[in-house]
Amino acid sequence: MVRKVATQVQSDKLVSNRREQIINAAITVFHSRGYHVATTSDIAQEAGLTQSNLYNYVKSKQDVLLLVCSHLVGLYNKIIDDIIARYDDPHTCIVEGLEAIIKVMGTHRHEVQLLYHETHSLEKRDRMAVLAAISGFIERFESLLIRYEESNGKLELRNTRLAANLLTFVPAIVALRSWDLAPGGGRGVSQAIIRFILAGLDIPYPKR
Amino acid sequence: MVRKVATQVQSDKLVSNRREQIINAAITVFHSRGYHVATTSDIAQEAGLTQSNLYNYVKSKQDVLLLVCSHLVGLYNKIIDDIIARYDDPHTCIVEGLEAIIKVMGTHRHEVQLLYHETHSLEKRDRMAVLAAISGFIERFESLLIRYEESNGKLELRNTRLAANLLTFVPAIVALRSWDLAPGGGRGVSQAIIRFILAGLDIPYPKR
Amino acid sequence: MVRKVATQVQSDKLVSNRREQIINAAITVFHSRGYHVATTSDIAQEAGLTQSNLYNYVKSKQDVLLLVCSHLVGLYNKIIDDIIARYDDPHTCIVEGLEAIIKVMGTHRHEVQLLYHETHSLEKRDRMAVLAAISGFIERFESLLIRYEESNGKLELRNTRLAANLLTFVPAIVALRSWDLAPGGGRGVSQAIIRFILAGLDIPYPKR
Amino acid sequence: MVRKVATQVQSDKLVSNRREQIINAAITVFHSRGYHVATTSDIAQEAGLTQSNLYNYVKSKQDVLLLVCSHLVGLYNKIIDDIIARYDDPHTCIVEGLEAIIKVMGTHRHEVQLLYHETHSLEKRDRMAVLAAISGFIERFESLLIRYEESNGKLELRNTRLAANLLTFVPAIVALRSWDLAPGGGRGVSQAIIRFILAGLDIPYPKR
DNA sequence: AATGAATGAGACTTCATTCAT
DNA sequence: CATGAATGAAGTCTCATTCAT
Repeated sequence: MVRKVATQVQSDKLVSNRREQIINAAITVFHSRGYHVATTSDIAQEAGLTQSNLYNYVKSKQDVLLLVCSHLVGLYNKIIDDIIARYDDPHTCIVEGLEAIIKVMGTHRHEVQLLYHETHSLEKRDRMAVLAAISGFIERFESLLIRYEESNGKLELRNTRLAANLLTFVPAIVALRSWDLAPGGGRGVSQAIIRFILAGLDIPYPKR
Repeated sequence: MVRKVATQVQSDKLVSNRREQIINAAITVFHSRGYHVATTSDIAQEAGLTQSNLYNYVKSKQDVLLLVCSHLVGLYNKIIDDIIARYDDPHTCIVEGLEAIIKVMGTHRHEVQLLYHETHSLEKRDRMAVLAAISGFIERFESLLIRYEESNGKLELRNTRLAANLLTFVPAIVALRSWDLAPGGGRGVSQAIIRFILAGLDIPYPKR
Repeated sequence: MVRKVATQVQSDKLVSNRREQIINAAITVFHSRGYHVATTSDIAQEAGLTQSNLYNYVKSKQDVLLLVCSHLVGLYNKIIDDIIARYDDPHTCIVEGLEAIIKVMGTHRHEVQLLYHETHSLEKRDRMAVLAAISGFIERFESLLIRYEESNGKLELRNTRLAANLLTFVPAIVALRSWDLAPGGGRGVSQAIIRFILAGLDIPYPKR
Repeated sequence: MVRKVATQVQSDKLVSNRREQIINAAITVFHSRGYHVATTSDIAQEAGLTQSNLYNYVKSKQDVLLLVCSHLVGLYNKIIDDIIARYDDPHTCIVEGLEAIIKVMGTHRHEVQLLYHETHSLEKRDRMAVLAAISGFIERFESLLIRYEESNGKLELRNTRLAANLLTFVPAIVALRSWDLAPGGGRGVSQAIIRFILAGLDIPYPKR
């Protein structure tokens, strides 16, 4: 967890419940108005709290953004961790991971956009921390690529860090170009993107 | 041009000179502080104008952002247009285009980040207009792909719109992941990305 | 007692114990932060209570200030009363009284400063009550002066009220100019001030 | 001048005019409500400005208090400087100085109270600066006492710093005890206080 | 065309105080 | 009695924008 956000409230249960409300509310209002235009009042109202009560769970408006960003990054990391835990074979992990990530990029496209748009509204320390968490996400894929190379020989693209970046960046197209692509993407698009990435990295596409 | 930004000033020459100053100044301050945090005072000062004089060349702060965004999109469109004008062969255009775009994503990464971060700070009408211009950029590549298919047979990836999106989106990795990749990228990275994209689309990589 | 400060609590013993805590705590925090800047939370914390429990012993933040002010004035009145009770001779009372008062102005200079700085933060009614108590203090000295005149003839300074005011005001220099004088004052300063006051009023300085 | 208070406005003339309005307004509202209770809106309104325009002449509410405090201290210093410039004889300066100071303590008693009540609301740096200016005031009297000693022999009270403090502190009784003394004081009171101080220091009272 | 000053609206944050447990 | 959480009201300061010169 990126940084402990301070609170006045003692009950951990209450804090985590309220923060869940707050995060969801903030996602909604930040998506529709943007971080800077959204007011703490908007957030509180959407969360069903008083504006002043909001401040019992958070020290500042920026804390809300940090909460949102680390929540989101956490989600994505969890997805890939679950897959790594489930499958042994790195090739399977990569393919399943891509599929899951692309799916989430479609269903959570607002949140992903948020992350791309507003991370830079965090103050330096917090922004760095969020980027570090994203780095962790990239590294998970890099490890998979390295394990893949161990059994299948070196990749054409020798720079595994770059390969991992491509692997994790390309799926974002679903969220960041949703205005030009069909919004949901559709299964076809998803498969086509996986095929594109694997072909780009010279990794075989699984027959099913 | 996306939308005519109104002005009080008569002399067209003066207007376009001043706006050039303003755009450059705004790029600088929007990059370092972000659109919402930057003040009109900051922009004017950086441009060497008074805050009030700024308003002779622009009706609102948002106008400045619009000016910046359409200026930037215009740049990118010009790059590809120049290449299309220079080469006949669509394959060459695609390869040269990719190379040029990736290069500009590296050298202009701040501006590209700006475009990704702040486009959504525009009001709907203006945002749509900017997206339409970006659409034009994507379409230029789509046309090249279609022309390429005409002489080389259908692509594996049948959805040319999606292919064009991938073609134009992947290079942005240089700007949007510059915090994790080597900042400049370096020639190796650039070539690797081109190779990745072409392989992904099953387009042969030229021997040189 | 200046005004009865209401309480919810039944047990008188508890009330007076807690109020003692509160007064001492308030003196500390009012001195370091000032009445308006100090929060009820600060006071409660310093007193070892919860913020909300504080309100069982006091109806408002102002009540705390009133408690403090009247406590302090009470202290000073008690000092002079004790001396009057101990000595018969008014001249002795005046000299001993001055000595005691000057001493307390040195040791309690923070509290005296508090009284001078924050009395006007009380609402009119309460402020008047505190001033009335201070008036009582002045009157004690005036009575001594009148009794002194009865046996020693009229003072040069005929206006005994003014004389009593000077008698009680000058010692405050120890607290209010402690930033320019040696903080404690030292015995020499104390004696010099007594000598100054007595000479000013044409009252002989006792040989010891 | 204690510290330069920053301003956005360029014209020096305008700045000093507006600040005069602001200082006078602030004296009024700080006297009636106290520094912390008074709002910047109150001050601006009393000064005939918009609240926001106030901030063109001052960076913060505290700046207003600083402006007020240093203005007042400046006034008092000017009074004694004028007298020193007018008379050669230190005895005359002391007597005339006392008279003038006592007079101003009566007519400006609200301002003097302000100085005593609110100086401690300044942040440390500014408070120190104001105290230093008051120190200068005390020193002017100390110099006079030293010059007086040169021609008339040592004072009974050898500590001239303490003597100067008494000389400058006792007159404040007119302002700080105005609630118990006749508000104006009246000529009799003024003369009696001078007589008291001089007798206390063993300096002859001039016959007129 | 340019400038300096003015303005109105609003946002964040803090706190004294209350209430339910 | 005590506590933890909630609330409503304000206040300072900032800024985009306009106006008079």
